[in-house]
Amino acid sequence: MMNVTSNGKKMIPIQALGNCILTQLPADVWTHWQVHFEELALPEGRILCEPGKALTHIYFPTTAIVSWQYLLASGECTEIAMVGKEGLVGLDLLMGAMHSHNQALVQTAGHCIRIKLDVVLQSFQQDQKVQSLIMLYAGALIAQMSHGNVCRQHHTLEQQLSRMILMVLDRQKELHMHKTHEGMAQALGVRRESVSLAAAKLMKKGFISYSRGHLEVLDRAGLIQRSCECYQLLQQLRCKEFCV
Amino acid sequence: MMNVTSNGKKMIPIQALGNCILTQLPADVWTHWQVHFEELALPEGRILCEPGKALTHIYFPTTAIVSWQYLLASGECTEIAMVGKEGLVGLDLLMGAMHSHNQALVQTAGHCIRIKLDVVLQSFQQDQKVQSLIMLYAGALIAQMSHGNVCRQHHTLEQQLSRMILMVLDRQKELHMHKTHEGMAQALGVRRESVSLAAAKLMKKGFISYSRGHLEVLDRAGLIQRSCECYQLLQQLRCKEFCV
DNA sequence: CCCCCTATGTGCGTTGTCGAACACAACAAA
DNA sequence: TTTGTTGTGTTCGACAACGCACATAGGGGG
Repeated sequence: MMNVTSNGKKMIPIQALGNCILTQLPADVWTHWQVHFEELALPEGRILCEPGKALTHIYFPTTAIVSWQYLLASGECTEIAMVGKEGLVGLDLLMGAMHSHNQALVQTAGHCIRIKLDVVLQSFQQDQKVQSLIMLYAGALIAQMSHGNVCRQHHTLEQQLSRMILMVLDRQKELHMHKTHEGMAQALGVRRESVSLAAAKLMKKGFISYSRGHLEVLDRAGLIQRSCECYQLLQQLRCKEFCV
Repeated sequence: MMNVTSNGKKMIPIQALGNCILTQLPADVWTHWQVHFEELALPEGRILCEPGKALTHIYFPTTAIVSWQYLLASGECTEIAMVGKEGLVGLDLLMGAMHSHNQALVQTAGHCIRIKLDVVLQSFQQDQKVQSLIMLYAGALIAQMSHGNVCRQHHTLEQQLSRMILMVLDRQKELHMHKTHEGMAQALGVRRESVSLAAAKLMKKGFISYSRGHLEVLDRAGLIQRSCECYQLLQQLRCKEFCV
């Protein structure tokens, strides 16, 4: 539909993108933004944004998955939200913050489209549809964070781990992922040993297989059943409102 | 400035309100909204919004403090955010959600102004200044929720309790509050006994005095020092961006 | 005054995570 | 092959919060 080449500038077909916000843009905004698209490969571990600094671009993950995490003074760390193709990185700047308090870290390598902040900001302030798209996402992000709160407090680490794995799965095509216990522990804000223990339980139940950073999901339905109410609520919300 | 009476309708002076969002409204929006103002007394324990239902009004607390909390299927409960004069209740609806997933419960009795949802929604969608005001608040709410996550995970109950008391203090004039251990436990999502224990520690240190639901802060500075980095960060943010 | 209800303090065994130490296995480079 | 690094499993004592039971204490109404 949109994949015509014009003025020698390579155009990206709307379907090929995969980012749910971009694909839902009104046609005029799409053409306006498309000129500013920069497709970027994000390696695992890349830091998009450091606390105290401001992004110059808004990032729209297509296949990459980004973790939004807070770093404590003591060096500890907690994942606050996970952003994949359903969202964008840099929401706080759109909301009017001068800089971010958190760190945006690439959790799973992949691609994204980035666009200069002022381009997005201008459309966001002027276009009703863009506004409501992004606002809807902000609402979903708030829901995700709420459930993060609830989950941390009332659910076991095994459930939290299940939830996290499922959330990664929802944001990619593959059933496997590269993630060490150490990495997961950091995201969940717990010790590596605790994750090893929880992962061992999931393995014993046959939901996942695991070896040296290579995690494979064997029984997604089982994982869902083992995880807490939080995942299903978030999943419902995400599907209903974003992924068309 | 605005406290002139016109057409026999009682006007509320802008200074008397106290709600930070309302007081920062542009003059034309203010006059537009003012006709729709309903001043409301909120008794402690009143539920403004039940999960699954939608508010018909947006609530702007002036002296009341409202807790936004999630109820689990098991009956447990966790406070996700605290809303006082710096904010509003019903943000999720402004963001485009059809209904709320959480409960809004009056934590401290007081007053608020409420305005019909569609009035606010219309201004929000059309007026740039209203938009950025509310968005800024949304950003602060997100920050509050992030820190909720972090705090729950890495800080002791004593620190969390200190933070909570300080946050209530920031949203009212008095140094005392009516709150039982049971009530605080519910907000923090822990057992009553754990709160009793933590409160006893704070009492022993002379930061607060406590007796049968009547809590008095004796040493605010001490509390701040005893609480975690979370409070100070949130406090900075709130002051810098909202309370003029 | 007594009684009842609400709010708080205390004790006990249990669970989950922490913190630290250590052994082992897989893999890569020399 | 040897060696070093990285990732995982396991153990132990410590501690915080849980769940439950029960004791106590203030305060209002009869």
